[in-house]
Amino acid sequence: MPEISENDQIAQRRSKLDGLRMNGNAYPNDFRPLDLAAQLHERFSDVADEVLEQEAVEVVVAGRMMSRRIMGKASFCHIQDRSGQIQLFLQRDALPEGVYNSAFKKWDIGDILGAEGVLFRTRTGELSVRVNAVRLLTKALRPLPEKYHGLSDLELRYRQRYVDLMMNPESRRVFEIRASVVSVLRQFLKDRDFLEVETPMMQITPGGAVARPFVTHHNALDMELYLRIAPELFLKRLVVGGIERVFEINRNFRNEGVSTQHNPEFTMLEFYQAYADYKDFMDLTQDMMQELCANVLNRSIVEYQSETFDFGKPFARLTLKEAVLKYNPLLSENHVDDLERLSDYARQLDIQLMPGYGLGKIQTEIFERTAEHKLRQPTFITQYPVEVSPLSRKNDQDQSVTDRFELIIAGREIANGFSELNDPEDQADRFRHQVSQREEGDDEAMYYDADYIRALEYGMPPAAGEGVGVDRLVMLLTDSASIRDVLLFPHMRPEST
RNA sequence: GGGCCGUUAGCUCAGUCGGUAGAGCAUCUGACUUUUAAUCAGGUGGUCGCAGGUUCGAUCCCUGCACGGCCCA
Repeated sequence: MPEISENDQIAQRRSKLDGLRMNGNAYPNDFRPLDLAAQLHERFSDVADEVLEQEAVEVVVAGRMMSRRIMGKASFCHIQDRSGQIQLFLQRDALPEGVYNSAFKKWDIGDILGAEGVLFRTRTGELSVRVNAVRLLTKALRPLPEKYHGLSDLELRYRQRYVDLMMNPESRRVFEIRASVVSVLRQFLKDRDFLEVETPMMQITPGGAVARPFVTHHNALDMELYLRIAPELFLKRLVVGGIERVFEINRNFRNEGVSTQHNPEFTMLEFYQAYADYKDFMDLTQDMMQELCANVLNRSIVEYQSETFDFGKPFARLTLKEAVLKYNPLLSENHVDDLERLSDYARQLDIQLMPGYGLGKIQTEIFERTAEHKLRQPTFITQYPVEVSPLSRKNDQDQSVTDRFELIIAGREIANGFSELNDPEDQADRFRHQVSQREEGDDEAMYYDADYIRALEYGMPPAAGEGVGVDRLVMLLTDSASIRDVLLFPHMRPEST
């Protein structure tokens, strides 16, 4: 990558750095702060001024200087540590000879300082540190964005997340919530005796989802490898192996477009439980969502992009066909099961029908086009057609649909679960059908995974499985409009310099 | 992939109906020992995204490209 151009402000700071280098180590690492800004505010905000004076609480803090007000022989500045900000008050005559004029006043906003002093409250009532010793710990060569508007350019916030995190506490908050979402999910499953595992991200046969994979090459073995599109087939091999309850939270990679809903790499939770079916998992999913809300937000109402979602009430449930009928009043029940008539209807909706499309695929296309985005409150859609569910168990009453559900919130798929197909011969047939789809040009269709079939032939206990899109969940819980807002380093095209 | 919009100082933004560009913050110099978007006085800072075209002259008009945003597929 080429070097990034510099301006006069950087040049000035660089020459200050030269001066620091001549006076010793410019990047020391021997300062150990003992106090955090937020803890000081928490402990002392209610302490009366006189008590504060009397107790003379000594503190040692460190952080990045975010703002500074110099008033002759005294100055105020705010430093920011991982917990928040605290104000420092520095007086020339309270510091060792020369520190104020020859050091502090030459430092810049953005520099990282360590300071010692005594807590007090200013005339305007702000808890502050009266500093009696201060050091520069790290020189910042680049100036910080403007103090009032901060960094608001979305492109810069994504590309230079480090600056975004310094300047926008709400951005940091999103990633704190993200961490707690992952941790609550993990604990929820551990509490129910699920074992956390890691399965291959580099796979010889990509499988477990309908998507295009990324291809890479192993030099020593001289072979193509695929980045995984899902861990599903490996997790079910583990169920065969006797890990009756298993889960993984990790990255998947799909070679698709980039949008506010899609990033090439994203995080999925997948979990599998033997002796359970998709109905058990709908109940479990509802509990999981409610526990997430309660633990992460401390309430059951989620505000998302000016909409309000109630996670406290039982989630609605309807079949895919019911949803199609509900949102397409022109369709009657016989209509929906009539390939000819439904194809005509789909064409009216501008849906491009490919040669291999059967009734189930067309129903699903119509659902996605007309119904999905209208489902706002948490809703389970069930009974997906076999045709679009190559890994799901067929329904006992209706062999054309599967025991599968998707959880839709705010018009978006959040989770996808089903009773697992554990009949190896049925699975082999489904793989063969996928392969023929692939031969007809569907490059998202699955490959035949012979080892997976062999695993099923040893016998997989009846089981349910589910995948949860962690990024989308975090978007919901942090009121983020774009997936990029919940990824620390979202995929971006290279900067043109 | 298509449509619309954007790209001007480190940051946030004006602006030029075509005549070599401005503000606030930041920065530099000076004043100021309880400020907090500190204040006051003065100064520095620009390949106006990139490349072509039209023109006496383009940051502005036209074309292409790059990157980004929003909407649609």
